[in-house]
Amino acid sequence: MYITFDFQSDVPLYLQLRNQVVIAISKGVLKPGDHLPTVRALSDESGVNAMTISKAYQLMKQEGYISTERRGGAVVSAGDKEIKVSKDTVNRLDLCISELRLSGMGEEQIVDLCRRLYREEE
Amino acid sequence: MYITFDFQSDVPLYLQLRNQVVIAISKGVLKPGDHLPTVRALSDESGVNAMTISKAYQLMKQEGYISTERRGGAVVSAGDKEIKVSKDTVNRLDLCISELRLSGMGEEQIVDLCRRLYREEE
DNA sequence: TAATTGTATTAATATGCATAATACAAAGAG
DNA sequence: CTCTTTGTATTATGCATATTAATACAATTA
Repeated sequence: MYITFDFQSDVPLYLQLRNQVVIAISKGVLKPGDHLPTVRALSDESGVNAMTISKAYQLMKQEGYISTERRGGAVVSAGDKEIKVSKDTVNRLDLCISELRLSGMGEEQIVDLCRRLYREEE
Repeated sequence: MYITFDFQSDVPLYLQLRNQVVIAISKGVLKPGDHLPTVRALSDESGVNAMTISKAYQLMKQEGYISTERRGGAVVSAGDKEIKVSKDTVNRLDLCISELRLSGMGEEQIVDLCRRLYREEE
């Protein structure tokens, strides 16, 4: 599991981390039971402050993606726990599809792209 | 064309405006040649500062979605001008699909949702 | 017992968003 | 031509959030 940070991005570092983990879990790169890097290890390795890493872990924990235990580190949760579909996610999906459509992509092209993203690639 | 602002949202006001316009164009609510509200009118009506409205207009102009002319106001551009597909859009799409997948939605459910969003509804 | 884990605390800094009050150039209306 | 409307530029200020920093703590495991 490789984490990369873009310090030029307008996306906050803690969200960059959270988003990469979510995608990795969805694509099977991270499986239930897998351990995430420790807060301090990832901080040292990336140069990002430990509290920023911790903030991402707390967010993912609250969202149900991972669980953290004393001394146990952060562990990817089993997929059985139902995670709520936020209306915000659908709104963001709507925006992405609108942008792709206005860029000239047709319905089937977009559907194909979505299928590829769902299955794993890219 | 109704614009609504959520002052509690973490999405900046100028981006809220931009996103709503992009979606409206994609869904045909706004058509090429249509006029957007004037900066001052939308500012007065919504309570959002005029410079914030202007910032959204400048962004949409730069992205190619609208054009602004002196005295002419803001006009929705024709769809012929090719708008670049940013890699950022695909990344955000990837994140949305991953979130939906982890919430329990299957491939076909997601594809159906995407088709509906593409065609207009919601 | 000693070390490692996520986390809490407090403080400081930086960046971006938003507002406010004005002013200007261009272009259409009369 | 004159006046009004349009988007835009300018400058300043306030505010929220992100990030860093330096410690410290509780729980758990080796």
